[in-house]
Amino acid sequence: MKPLRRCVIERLPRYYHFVERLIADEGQATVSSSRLGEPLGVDDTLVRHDLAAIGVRGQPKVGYRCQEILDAIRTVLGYDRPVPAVLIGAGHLGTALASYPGFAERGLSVVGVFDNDPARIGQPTGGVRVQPADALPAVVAEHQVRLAILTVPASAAQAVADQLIGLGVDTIWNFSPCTLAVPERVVVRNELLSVGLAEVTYAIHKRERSDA
Amino acid sequence: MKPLRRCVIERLPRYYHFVERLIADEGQATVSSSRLGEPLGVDDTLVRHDLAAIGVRGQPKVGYRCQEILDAIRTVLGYDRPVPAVLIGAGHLGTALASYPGFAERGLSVVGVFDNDPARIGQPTGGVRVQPADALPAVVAEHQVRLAILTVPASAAQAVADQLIGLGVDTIWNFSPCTLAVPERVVVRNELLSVGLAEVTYAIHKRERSDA
DNA sequence: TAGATTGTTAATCGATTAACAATC
DNA sequence: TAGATTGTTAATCGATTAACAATC
Repeated sequence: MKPLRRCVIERLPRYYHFVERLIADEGQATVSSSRLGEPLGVDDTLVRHDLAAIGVRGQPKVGYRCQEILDAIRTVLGYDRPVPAVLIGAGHLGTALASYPGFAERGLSVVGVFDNDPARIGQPTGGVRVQPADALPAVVAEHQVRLAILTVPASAAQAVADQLIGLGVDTIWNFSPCTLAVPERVVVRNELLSVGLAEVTYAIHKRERSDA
Repeated sequence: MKPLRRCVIERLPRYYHFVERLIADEGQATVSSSRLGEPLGVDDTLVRHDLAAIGVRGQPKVGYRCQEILDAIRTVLGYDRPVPAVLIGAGHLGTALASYPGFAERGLSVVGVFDNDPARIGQPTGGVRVQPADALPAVVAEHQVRLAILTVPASAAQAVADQLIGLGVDTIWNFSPCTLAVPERVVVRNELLSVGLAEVTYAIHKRERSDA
């Protein structure tokens, strides 16, 4: 299968979500492309394109088998091949992420949570205890960790990222409000709250203007 | 000014971020389009298009004035016209959001935090105390709240959304892992962790395959 | 069968990039 | 002046949607 485009990858977890609930709540065994696209606001043709891209085929007049969709997405996104990750920063956000059950269901295994605040060290977070930063190298080496989740203050993010990259981490999921400078081989995904905030507030201001 | 496209709106906060730091860290008064695009990974031409769209003009051979960029983005995104918002769900994620200083700086004013867990009621979170859900209608009415931030469990999200919409809320920033059914006039932005997760794990699996 | 729905190619749309003149 | 950089139109690219034949 050729590599999937980014936009397709972003829709797959949402299809997965919806189909999971369709099975659980309504006991549906099949779903049509239009039904599947509706909650995401996407055209039925686009759904068919996406499903074709991950090798799921439907049946005219019937639709797509729910279980087949789930299995294909699981395989494509690697939900069944756990990826070990370390989480740096055990504040509220880090704790929320470490406790999120969706991670384990989707193949992410948080093997260590780290923080430098003595008050937080030893606290249980999502199944593991918070460790001091100097325990990081051993954990990364032991589990051959490539992925780090960054929930530290912006002021610390670059230094932590540099350390992680030095230890062999090559993928960073960054929740700190800052843009990291990294070598080209390192993949960074930034989750910037201010981006979502911009969208919702712009939407409000725009309607205020048109109301007036 | 004509409405901005969504993709532009998503880049503006990131430009803002970068220019803020440029002033603070390096004391730069001007910045070129190529310099501004680099940390975001966007072409210099695209930066010029974006800045033109928000009415910022540069000077050949010199660049754009940093302060002018900040002012224009502030105005366009409404950072200086505070939007009142309620936050529902005072778990770790809700607490993290309520305490995020970036909200106030960007025109979001959290006027109430709500939760149904008696253990959480009365706790201070980001400057305000957690209130029980039955206090919600009065707060929404008093501040004429249009925006709600949802950090409740997925199982409660739809019911809470319905209640909010009934109270006059027409914009929902949804952090619950579920797709909400809402009337057409209501704007919803979903922040789904599983979308970001899909991207990072797919990136890892893809490189694993090419390594092998 | 008739009708619903898939599968796929072609057309459209929108966003990004290229090209290049204008300008300081 | 020469060179760097903007501003803007045109070209390209990629994603979405339309059209429609295939199929159960």
